[in-house]
Amino acid sequence: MSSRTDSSKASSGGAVTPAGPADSTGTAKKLRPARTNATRQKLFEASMDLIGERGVAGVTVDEIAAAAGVSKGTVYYNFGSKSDLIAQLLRHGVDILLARLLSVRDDSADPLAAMDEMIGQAMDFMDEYPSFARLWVSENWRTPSEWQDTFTELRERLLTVVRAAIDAVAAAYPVDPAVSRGSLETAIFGACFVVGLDRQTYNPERTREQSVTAIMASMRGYVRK
Amino acid sequence: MSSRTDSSKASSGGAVTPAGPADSTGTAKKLRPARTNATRQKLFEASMDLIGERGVAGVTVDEIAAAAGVSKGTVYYNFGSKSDLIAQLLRHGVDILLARLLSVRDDSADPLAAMDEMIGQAMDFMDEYPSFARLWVSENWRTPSEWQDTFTELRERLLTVVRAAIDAVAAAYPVDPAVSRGSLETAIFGACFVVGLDRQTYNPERTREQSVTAIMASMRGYVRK
DNA sequence: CTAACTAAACTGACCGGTCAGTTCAAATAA
DNA sequence: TTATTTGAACTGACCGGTCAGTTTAGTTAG
Repeated sequence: MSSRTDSSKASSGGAVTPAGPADSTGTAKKLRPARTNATRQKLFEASMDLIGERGVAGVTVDEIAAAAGVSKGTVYYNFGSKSDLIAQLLRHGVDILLARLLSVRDDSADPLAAMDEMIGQAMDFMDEYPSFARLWVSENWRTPSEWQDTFTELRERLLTVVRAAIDAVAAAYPVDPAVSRGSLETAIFGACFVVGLDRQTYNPERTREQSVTAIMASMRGYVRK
Repeated sequence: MSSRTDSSKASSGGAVTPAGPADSTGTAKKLRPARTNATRQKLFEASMDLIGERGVAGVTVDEIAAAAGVSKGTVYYNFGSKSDLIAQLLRHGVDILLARLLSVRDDSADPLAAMDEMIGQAMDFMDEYPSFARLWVSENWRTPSEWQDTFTELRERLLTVVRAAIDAVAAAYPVDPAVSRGSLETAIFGACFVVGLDRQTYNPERTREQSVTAIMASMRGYVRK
Protein backbone atom coordinates (compact mmCIF):
# COMPACT_ATOMS: atom_id res chain seq x y z
CA MET A 1 0.00 0.00 0.00
CA SER A 2 0.87 3.61 -0.02
CA SER A 3 3.12 3.01 -3.00
CA ARG A 4 4.48 6.46 -2.59
CA THR A 5 3.90 8.89 -5.44
CA ASP A 6 0.23 7.98 -5.46
CA SER A 7 -1.79 10.90 -4.23
CA SER A 8 0.45 13.11 -6.32
CA LYS A 9 0.28 16.38 -4.47
CA ALA A 10 1.90 16.20 -1.07
CA SER A 11 1.14 19.87 -1.17
CA SER A 12 1.33 21.23 2.32
CA GLY A 13 4.10 20.06 4.50
CA GLY A 14 1.56 18.39 6.82
CA ALA A 15 3.20 16.62 9.74
CA VAL A 16 6.84 16.80 8.77
CA THR A 17 8.34 14.66 11.44
CA PRO A 18 5.59 14.73 14.01
CA ALA A 19 7.74 16.54 16.55
CA GLY A 20 7.32 13.47 18.65
CA PRO A 21 8.76 12.82 22.08
CA ALA A 22 12.10 11.97 20.55
CA ASP A 23 14.02 14.50 22.56
CA SER A 24 12.56 13.68 25.91
CA THR A 25 15.47 13.30 28.26
CA GLY A 26 13.90 10.95 30.67
CA THR A 27 11.63 13.38 32.42
CA ALA A 28 7.87 13.51 32.38
CA LYS A 29 7.51 9.84 31.70
CA LYS A 30 4.20 9.72 33.49
CA LEU A 31 2.62 12.32 31.26
CA ARG A 32 3.16 10.36 28.14
CA PRO A 33 0.19 8.46 26.75
CA ALA A 34 0.06 4.80 27.51
CA ARG A 35 0.75 3.69 23.98
CA THR A 36 4.06 5.48 23.83
CA ASN A 37 5.24 4.12 27.15
CA ALA A 38 4.34 0.62 26.07
CA THR A 39 6.26 1.10 22.85
CA ARG A 40 9.29 2.46 24.63
CA GLN A 41 9.21 -0.42 27.06
CA LYS A 42 9.10 -2.93 24.22
CA LEU A 43 12.00 -1.16 22.54
CA PHE A 44 14.03 -1.21 25.75
CA GLU A 45 13.51 -4.91 26.22
CA ALA A 46 14.21 -5.81 22.61
CA SER A 47 17.32 -3.70 22.32
CA MET A 48 18.65 -4.85 25.68
CA ASP A 49 18.59 -8.47 24.59
CA LEU A 50 20.02 -7.91 21.14
CA ILE A 51 22.75 -5.55 22.28
CA GLY A 52 23.72 -7.86 25.09
CA GLU A 53 24.29 -10.60 22.53
CA ARG A 54 26.05 -8.80 19.75
CA GLY A 55 27.09 -5.42 21.08
CA VAL A 56 25.92 -1.94 20.22
CA ALA A 57 27.68 -1.73 16.88
CA GLY A 58 26.67 -5.26 15.99
CA VAL A 59 22.94 -4.61 16.14
CA THR A 60 20.96 -2.66 13.59
CA VAL A 61 18.06 -0.39 14.26
CA ASP A 62 16.01 -2.49 11.86
CA GLU A 63 16.62 -5.56 14.00
CA ILE A 64 15.67 -3.75 17.16
CA ALA A 65 12.49 -2.49 15.57
CA ALA A 66 11.60 -5.93 14.28
CA ALA A 67 12.27 -7.58 17.64
CA ALA A 68 10.05 -5.02 19.32
CA GLY A 69 7.29 -5.62 16.80
CA VAL A 70 7.46 -2.04 15.66
CA SER A 71 8.58 -0.22 12.55
CA LYS A 72 11.94 1.42 12.17
CA GLY A 73 10.30 4.79 11.93
CA THR A 74 8.81 4.33 15.37
CA VAL A 75 12.26 3.96 16.83
CA TYR A 76 13.20 7.32 15.37
CA TYR A 77 9.91 8.79 16.46
CA ASN A 78 10.47 7.80 20.07
CA PHE A 79 14.22 8.29 20.14
CA GLY A 80 16.16 10.75 18.09
CA SER A 81 18.90 8.35 17.07
CA LYS A 82 20.41 5.00 17.78
CA SER A 83 22.81 6.75 20.12
CA ASP A 84 19.93 8.31 22.01
CA LEU A 85 18.26 4.96 22.38
CA ILE A 86 21.40 3.53 23.96
CA ALA A 87 21.79 6.45 26.34
CA GLN A 88 18.23 6.10 27.57
CA LEU A 89 18.66 2.35 27.79
CA LEU A 90 21.62 2.89 30.10
CA ARG A 91 19.60 5.23 32.29
CA HIS A 92 16.71 2.80 32.36
CA GLY A 93 18.92 -0.04 33.55
CA VAL A 94 20.66 2.03 36.19
CA ASP A 95 17.31 3.21 37.52
CA ILE A 96 16.32 -0.39 38.07
CA LEU A 97 19.62 -1.36 39.69
CA LEU A 98 19.59 1.71 41.91
CA ALA A 99 16.06 0.98 43.07
CA ARG A 100 17.14 -2.49 44.12
CA LEU A 101 20.22 -1.31 45.95
CA LEU A 102 18.24 1.33 47.77
CA SER A 103 15.59 -1.21 48.71
CA VAL A 104 18.05 -2.64 51.22
CA ARG A 105 16.86 -1.40 54.56
CA ASP A 106 19.73 0.37 56.22
CA ASP A 107 18.43 -0.55 59.63
CA SER A 108 21.92 -0.06 60.99
CA ALA A 109 21.54 -3.37 62.79
CA ASP A 110 24.71 -4.61 61.12
CA PRO A 111 26.33 -2.67 58.29
CA LEU A 112 28.12 -5.82 57.18
CA ALA A 113 24.83 -7.66 56.82
CA ALA A 114 23.42 -4.72 54.89
CA MET A 115 26.44 -4.87 52.60
CA ASP A 116 25.89 -8.57 52.13
CA GLU A 117 22.30 -8.03 51.16
CA MET A 118 23.23 -5.24 48.78
CA ILE A 119 25.68 -7.44 46.94
CA GLY A 120 22.99 -10.09 46.81
CA GLN A 121 20.64 -7.59 45.22
CA ALA A 122 23.32 -6.75 42.69
CA MET A 123 23.78 -10.43 41.86
CA ASP A 124 20.04 -10.82 41.37
CA PHE A 125 20.09 -7.86 39.03
CA MET A 126 22.93 -9.37 36.98
CA ASP A 127 20.92 -12.58 36.78
CA GLU A 128 17.82 -10.81 35.64
CA TYR A 129 19.41 -8.28 33.31
CA PRO A 130 22.61 -9.94 32.08
CA SER A 131 22.39 -8.03 28.84
CA PHE A 132 22.56 -4.75 30.68
CA ALA A 133 25.67 -5.90 32.49
CA ARG A 134 27.27 -6.85 29.19
CA LEU A 135 26.38 -3.49 27.69
CA TRP A 136 27.87 -1.75 30.71
CA VAL A 137 31.22 -3.53 30.69
CA SER A 138 31.44 -3.32 26.92
CA GLU A 139 31.09 0.43 26.66
CA ASN A 140 31.95 1.80 30.08
CA TRP A 141 35.70 2.13 29.66
CA ARG A 142 35.69 3.17 26.01
CA THR A 143 37.49 6.44 25.48
CA PRO A 144 36.43 8.55 23.79
CA SER A 145 32.86 7.39 23.73
CA GLU A 146 29.55 8.87 22.68
CA TRP A 147 28.17 8.11 26.11
CA GLN A 148 31.12 9.22 28.21
CA ASP A 149 29.11 11.86 30.06
CA THR A 150 26.22 9.50 30.58
CA PHE A 151 28.53 6.87 32.02
CA THR A 152 30.28 9.34 34.28
CA GLU A 153 26.98 10.47 35.74
CA LEU A 154 25.46 7.03 36.13
CA ARG A 155 28.65 5.57 37.55
CA GLU A 156 28.74 8.30 40.16
CA ARG A 157 25.13 7.65 41.12
CA LEU A 158 25.82 3.98 41.66
CA LEU A 159 29.12 4.47 43.43
CA THR A 160 27.47 6.89 45.85
CA VAL A 161 25.33 4.06 47.15
CA VAL A 162 28.28 1.69 47.45
CA ARG A 163 30.28 4.41 49.18
CA ALA A 164 27.55 4.93 51.77
CA ALA A 165 27.44 1.23 52.54
CA ILE A 166 31.20 1.06 52.99
CA ASP A 167 31.15 4.17 55.16
CA ALA A 168 28.57 2.53 57.39
CA VAL A 169 30.87 -0.43 57.85
CA ALA A 170 33.83 1.80 58.56
CA ALA A 171 31.79 3.62 61.17
CA ALA A 172 30.80 0.43 62.98
CA TYR A 173 34.04 -1.52 62.75
CA PRO A 174 37.75 -0.74 62.97
CA VAL A 175 39.06 -0.84 59.43
CA ASP A 176 42.43 -1.11 57.74
CA PRO A 177 43.57 2.47 57.07
CA ALA A 178 45.97 1.25 54.39
CA VAL A 179 43.07 0.45 52.10
CA SER A 180 41.98 3.35 49.89
CA ARG A 181 38.25 3.81 50.19
CA GLY A 182 37.83 4.74 46.55
CA SER A 183 39.72 1.77 45.18
CA LEU A 184 37.73 -0.56 47.40
CA GLU A 185 34.44 0.87 46.10
CA THR A 186 35.60 0.30 42.56
CA ALA A 187 36.80 -3.22 43.27
CA ILE A 188 33.54 -4.28 44.90
CA PHE A 189 31.34 -2.52 42.36
CA GLY A 190 33.29 -4.00 39.47
CA ALA A 191 33.45 -7.44 41.03
CA CYS A 192 29.64 -7.53 41.15
CA PHE A 193 29.46 -7.14 37.38
CA VAL A 194 32.31 -9.50 36.60
CA VAL A 195 31.34 -12.26 39.01
CA GLY A 196 27.71 -12.05 37.96
CA LEU A 197 28.57 -12.28 34.27
CA ASP A 198 31.16 -14.97 34.76
CA ARG A 199 28.74 -17.11 36.69
CA GLN A 200 26.19 -16.83 33.93
CA THR A 201 28.62 -17.53 31.11
CA TYR A 202 31.13 -20.01 32.45
CA ASN A 203 29.93 -21.29 35.83
CA PRO A 204 26.17 -21.60 35.98
CA GLU A 205 26.51 -24.14 38.75
CA ARG A 206 27.84 -21.60 41.20
CA THR A 207 25.25 -20.38 43.67
CA ARG A 208 24.25 -16.84 44.41
CA GLU A 209 25.54 -17.22 47.94
CA GLN A 210 28.97 -18.37 46.80
CA SER A 211 29.27 -15.30 44.62
CA VAL A 212 28.18 -12.96 47.38
CA THR A 213 30.55 -14.57 49.86
CA ALA A 214 33.48 -14.27 47.47
CA ILE A 215 32.84 -10.59 46.91
CA MET A 216 32.27 -10.01 50.62
CA ALA A 217 35.72 -11.43 51.31
CA SER A 218 37.18 -8.06 50.44
CA MET A 219 34.97 -6.41 53.05
CA ARG A 220 36.05 -8.92 55.67
CA GLY A 221 39.63 -8.21 54.72
CA TYR A 222 38.93 -4.50 55.10
CA VAL A 223 37.79 -4.68 58.72
CA ARG A 224 40.63 -5.10 61.18
CA LYS A 225 41.24 -8.43 62.76
CA MET B 1 36.17 -19.61 9.13
CA SER B 2 36.98 -17.94 5.87
CA SER B 3 33.73 -18.70 4.12
CA ARG B 4 35.56 -18.20 0.90
CA THR B 5 33.18 -20.06 -1.42
CA ASP B 6 36.34 -20.73 -3.37
CA SER B 7 36.58 -22.57 -6.66
CA SER B 8 33.33 -22.72 -8.56
CA LYS B 9 32.63 -19.46 -10.23
CA ALA B 10 35.20 -16.76 -10.71
CA SER B 11 36.28 -18.46 -13.89
CA SER B 12 39.79 -19.72 -13.33
CA GLY B 13 40.07 -21.52 -10.05
CA GLY B 14 43.74 -20.67 -9.88
CA ALA B 15 45.43 -19.04 -6.91
CA VAL B 16 42.58 -18.46 -4.54
CA THR B 17 44.40 -16.30 -2.06
CA PRO B 18 48.17 -16.86 -2.22
CA ALA B 19 47.97 -19.72 0.27
CA GLY B 20 50.04 -17.59 2.55
CA PRO B 21 50.45 -18.06 6.29
CA ALA B 22 46.91 -16.88 6.75
CA ASP B 23 45.65 -19.98 8.50
CA SER B 24 48.43 -20.35 11.00
CA THR B 25 46.80 -20.90 14.34
CA GLY B 26 49.49 -19.45 16.50
CA THR B 27 52.01 -22.22 16.14
CA ALA B 28 55.34 -22.20 14.41
CA LYS B 29 55.81 -18.49 14.81
CA LYS B 30 59.54 -18.89 15.08
CA LEU B 31 59.78 -20.49 11.68
CA ARG B 32 58.29 -17.53 9.95
CA PRO B 33 60.60 -15.10 8.19
CA ALA B 34 61.42 -11.93 10.01
CA ARG B 35 59.53 -9.70 7.64
CA THR B 36 56.26 -11.47 8.29
CA ASN B 37 56.68 -11.34 12.04
CA ALA B 38 57.37 -7.63 11.83
CA THR B 39 54.25 -7.12 9.77
CA ARG B 40 52.14 -9.18 12.13
CA GLN B 41 53.51 -7.27 15.08
CA LYS B 42 52.61 -3.96 13.48
CA LEU B 43 49.13 -5.24 12.74
CA PHE B 44 48.71 -6.43 16.33
CA GLU B 45 49.71 -3.07 17.73
CA ALA B 46 47.59 -1.05 15.34
CA SER B 47 44.48 -3.16 15.74
CA MET B 48 44.87 -3.32 19.51
CA ASP B 49 44.74 0.45 19.80
CA LEU B 50 41.91 0.98 17.37
CA ILE B 51 39.76 -1.82 18.75
CA GLY B 52 40.34 -0.67 22.28
CA GLU B 53 38.95 2.70 21.34
CA ARG B 54 35.99 1.83 19.20
CA GLY B 55 35.36 -1.87 19.65
CA VAL B 56 35.71 -4.75 17.25
CA ALA B 57 32.64 -3.95 15.17
CA GLY B 58 33.49 -0.26 15.16
CA VAL B 59 36.81 -0.64 13.39
CA THR B 60 37.27 -1.47 9.71
CA VAL B 61 39.96 -3.62 8.20
CA ASP B 62 40.95 -0.69 6.02
CA GLU B 63 41.60 1.42 9.10
CA ILE B 64 43.68 -1.27 10.72
CA ALA B 65 45.78 -1.69 7.59
CA ALA B 66 46.30 2.04 7.29
CA ALA B 67 47.27 2.42 10.95
CA ALA B 68 49.79 -0.38 10.58
CA GLY B 69 51.21 1.24 7.46
CA VAL B 70 50.32 -1.79 5.42
CA SER B 71 47.92 -2.55 2.62
CA LYS B 72 44.59 -4.21 3.10
CA GLY B 73 45.74 -7.15 1.01
CA THR B 74 48.52 -7.80 3.49
CA VAL B 75 46.01 -8.18 6.28
CA TYR B 76 44.23 -10.89 4.33
CA TYR B 77 47.52 -12.46 3.36
CA ASN B 78 48.66 -12.75 6.96
CA PHE B 79 45.27 -13.46 8.48
CA GLY B 80 42.42 -15.15 6.74
CA SER B 81 39.76 -12.79 7.99
CA LYS B 82 39.00 -10.03 10.42
CA SER B 83 37.71 -12.64 12.82
CA ASP B 84 40.99 -14.54 12.61
CA LEU B 85 42.95 -11.40 13.30
CA ILE B 86 40.94 -10.81 16.47
CA ALA B 87 41.39 -14.38 17.66
CA GLN B 88 45.15 -14.20 17.24
CA LEU B 89 45.19 -10.80 18.85
CA LEU B 90 43.54 -12.30 21.90
CA ARG B 91 46.13 -15.08 22.05
CA HIS B 92 48.92 -12.59 21.62
CA GLY B 93 47.75 -10.48 24.55
CA VAL B 94 47.19 -13.45 26.82
CA ASP B 95 50.67 -14.73 26.03
CA ILE B 96 52.11 -11.45 27.26
CA LEU B 97 49.98 -11.34 30.39
CA LEU B 98 50.74 -14.97 31.20
CA ALA B 99 54.45 -14.39 30.83
CA ARG B 100 54.26 -11.57 33.34
CA LEU B 101 52.22 -13.53 35.84
CA LEU B 102 54.59 -16.47 35.59
CA SER B 103 57.58 -14.19 36.03
CA VAL B 104 56.65 -13.86 39.69
CA ARG B 105 59.14 -16.02 41.49
CA ASP B 106 57.19 -18.52 43.53
CA ASP B 107 59.94 -18.75 46.08
CA SER B 108 57.38 -19.89 48.60
CA ALA B 109 58.80 -17.38 51.04
CA ASP B 110 55.34 -15.91 51.51
CA PRO B 111 52.47 -16.91 49.24
CA LEU B 112 50.62 -13.73 50.20
CA ALA B 113 53.56 -11.62 49.03
CA ALA B 114 53.68 -13.59 45.79
CA MET B 115 49.99 -12.93 45.32
CA ASP B 116 50.59 -9.25 45.95
CA GLU B 117 53.29 -9.14 43.34
CA MET B 118 51.17 -11.03 40.84
CA ILE B 119 48.34 -8.56 41.16
CA GLY B 120 50.92 -5.81 40.75
CA GLN B 121 52.07 -7.41 37.51
CA ALA B 122 48.48 -7.57 36.35
CA MET B 123 48.03 -3.89 37.11
CA ASP B 124 51.16 -3.04 35.15
CA PHE B 125 49.82 -5.04 32.24
CA MET B 126 46.51 -3.16 32.33
CA ASP B 127 48.47 0.08 32.33
CA GLU B 128 50.57 -0.96 29.39
CA TYR B 129 47.91 -2.67 27.32
CA PRO B 130 44.65 -0.96 28.32
CA SER B 131 43.22 -1.66 24.89
CA PHE B 132 43.63 -5.35 25.38
CA ALA B 133 41.77 -5.14 28.66
CA ARG B 134 38.95 -3.26 26.96
CA LEU B 135 38.79 -5.83 24.19
CA TRP B 136 38.65 -8.61 26.76
CA VAL B 137 35.83 -7.20 28.86
CA SER B 138 33.93 -6.14 25.76
CA GLU B 139 33.80 -9.55 24.14
CA ASN B 140 34.46 -12.05 26.88
CA TRP B 141 30.92 -12.50 28.12
CA ARG B 142 29.20 -12.28 24.76
CA THR B 143 27.09 -15.33 24.01
CA PRO B 144 27.09 -16.64 21.42
CA SER B 145 30.33 -15.21 20.15
CA GLU B 146 32.66 -15.98 17.29
CA TRP B 147 35.49 -16.35 19.77
CA GLN B 148 33.71 -18.33 22.45
CA ASP B 149 36.10 -21.28 22.21
CA THR B 150 39.11 -19.02 22.14
CA PHE B 151 37.92 -17.20 25.24
CA THR B 152 37.16 -20.40 27.08
CA GLU B 153 40.65 -21.72 26.45
CA LEU B 154 42.47 -18.50 27.25
CA ARG B 155 40.40 -17.86 30.33
CA GLU B 156 41.26 -21.31 31.61
CA ARG B 157 44.95 -20.72 31.02
CA LEU B 158 44.88 -17.51 33.01
CA LEU B 159 42.70 -18.84 35.80
CA THR B 160 45.05 -21.78 36.25
CA VAL B 161 47.78 -19.40 37.32
CA VAL B 162 45.49 -17.52 39.68
CA ARG B 163 44.25 -20.80 41.10
CA ALA B 164 47.80 -21.94 41.85
CA ALA B 165 48.55 -18.72 43.66
CA ILE B 166 45.43 -19.01 45.79
CA ASP B 167 46.18 -22.66 46.51
CA ALA B 168 49.61 -21.68 47.74
CA VAL B 169 48.03 -19.22 50.16
CA ALA B 170 45.51 -21.81 51.31
CA ALA B 171 48.36 -24.23 51.95
CA ALA B 172 50.31 -21.78 54.07
CA TYR B 173 47.50 -20.14 56.02
CA PRO B 174 44.24 -21.25 57.60
CA VAL B 175 41.49 -20.07 55.29
CA ASP B 176 37.76 -19.52 55.51
CA PRO B 177 36.15 -22.72 54.22
CA ALA B 178 32.90 -20.90 53.51
CA VAL B 179 34.53 -19.12 50.58
CA SER B 180 34.28 -21.00 47.29
CA ARG B 181 37.68 -21.25 45.71
CA GLY B 182 36.35 -20.83 42.18
CA SER B 183 34.30 -17.74 42.91
CA LEU B 184 37.25 -16.15 44.63
CA GLU B 185 39.48 -16.77 41.61
CA THR B 186 36.91 -15.14 39.39
CA ALA B 187 36.45 -12.19 41.70
CA ILE B 188 40.17 -11.48 41.93
CA PHE B 189 40.84 -12.08 38.26
CA GLY B 190 37.95 -9.87 37.24
CA ALA B 191 38.79 -7.18 39.76
CA CYS B 192 42.23 -6.83 38.17
CA PHE B 193 40.66 -5.89 34.84
CA VAL B 194 37.99 -3.67 36.28
CA VAL B 195 40.16 -1.81 38.77
CA GLY B 196 42.89 -1.35 36.19
CA LEU B 197 40.50 0.03 33.60
CA ASP B 198 38.66 2.17 36.10
CA ARG B 199 41.85 3.74 37.30
CA GLN B 200 42.84 4.61 33.77
CA THR B 201 39.46 6.00 32.78
CA TYR B 202 38.05 7.67 35.86
CA ASN B 203 40.71 7.84 38.55
CA PRO B 204 44.17 8.39 37.09
CA GLU B 205 45.33 9.80 40.41
CA ARG B 206 45.02 6.48 42.16
CA THR B 207 48.34 4.72 42.62
CA ARG B 208 49.28 1.25 41.58
CA GLU B 209 49.73 0.30 45.22
CA GLN B 210 46.27 1.48 46.21
CA SER B 211 44.77 -0.68 43.52
CA VAL B 212 46.78 -3.72 44.51
CA THR B 213 45.92 -3.25 48.17
CA ALA B 214 42.20 -2.96 47.42
CA ILE B 215 42.22 -6.17 45.42
CA MET B 216 44.34 -7.91 48.03
CA ALA B 217 41.70 -7.11 50.64
CA SER B 218 39.73 -10.09 49.43
CA MET B 219 42.73 -12.34 50.04
CA ARG B 220 43.17 -10.97 53.55
CA GLY B 221 39.49 -11.62 54.12
CA TYR B 222 39.97 -15.15 52.86
CA VAL B 223 42.63 -16.13 55.39
CA ARG B 224 41.23 -16.79 58.86
CA LYS B 225 41.65 -14.26 61.57
C1' DC C 1 -25.44 8.45 18.95
C1' DT C 2 -22.43 9.27 15.35
C1' DA C 3 -20.03 11.56 11.69
C1' DA C 4 -16.30 14.73 11.08
C1' DC C 5 -12.06 16.25 12.66
C1' DT C 6 -7.38 16.27 14.69
C1' DA C 7 -2.97 15.23 16.30
C1' DA C 8 -0.11 11.81 18.01
C1' DA C 9 1.77 7.50 16.79
C1' DC C 10 3.33 4.61 13.47
C1' DT C 11 4.79 2.71 8.83
C1' DG C 12 8.14 1.03 5.44
C1' DA C 13 10.23 2.12 1.04
C1' DC C 14 14.02 4.61 -0.05
C1' DC C 15 18.70 7.13 -0.17
C1' DG C 16 23.52 8.08 0.23
C1' DG C 17 27.09 5.89 1.98
C1' DT C 18 30.00 2.18 4.12
C1' DC C 19 32.12 -2.22 4.81
C1' DA C 20 34.17 -7.03 4.70
C1' DG C 21 35.92 -9.75 1.77
C1' DT C 22 37.94 -11.03 -2.95
C1' DT C 23 40.91 -10.87 -6.73
C1' DC C 24 45.08 -10.08 -9.26
C1' DA C 25 48.88 -8.24 -11.88
C1' DA C 26 52.89 -5.95 -10.77
C1' DA C 27 56.57 -4.64 -7.48
C1' DT C 28 59.78 -5.82 -3.89
C1' DA C 29 62.60 -8.14 -0.87
C1' DA C 30 65.37 -12.38 0.86
C1' DT D 1 63.78 -17.95 -7.47
C1' DT D 2 60.27 -17.61 -4.23
C1' DA D 3 57.79 -15.62 -0.46
C1' DT D 4 55.75 -11.46 0.63
C1' DT D 5 53.59 -7.10 -0.20
C1' DT D 6 51.16 -3.67 -2.83
C1' DG D 7 47.27 -1.06 -4.46
C1' DA D 8 43.39 -0.55 -6.63
C1' DA D 9 39.12 -2.23 -8.41
C1' DC D 10 34.95 -4.69 -7.50
C1' DT D 11 30.81 -6.98 -5.24
C1' DG D 12 27.11 -7.64 -2.77
C1' DA D 13 25.19 -6.83 1.34
C1' DC D 14 24.02 -3.79 4.85
C1' DC D 15 23.07 0.45 7.62
C1' DG D 16 21.54 4.81 9.82
C1' DG D 17 18.53 8.11 9.02
C1' DT D 18 14.54 10.37 6.36
C1' DC D 19 9.96 11.30 4.95
C1' DA D 20 5.40 11.16 2.61
C1' DG D 21 1.68 8.91 3.86
C1' DT D 22 -1.51 5.77 6.99
C1' DT D 23 -3.63 4.33 11.27
C1' DT D 24 -5.43 5.03 15.92
C1' DA D 25 -7.58 7.18 19.66
C1' DG D 26 -9.70 10.82 21.49
C1' DT D 27 -12.70 15.07 20.88
C1' DT D 28 -16.06 17.94 19.15
C1' DA D 29 -20.26 19.19 16.50
C1' DG D 30 -24.79 18.14 14.96
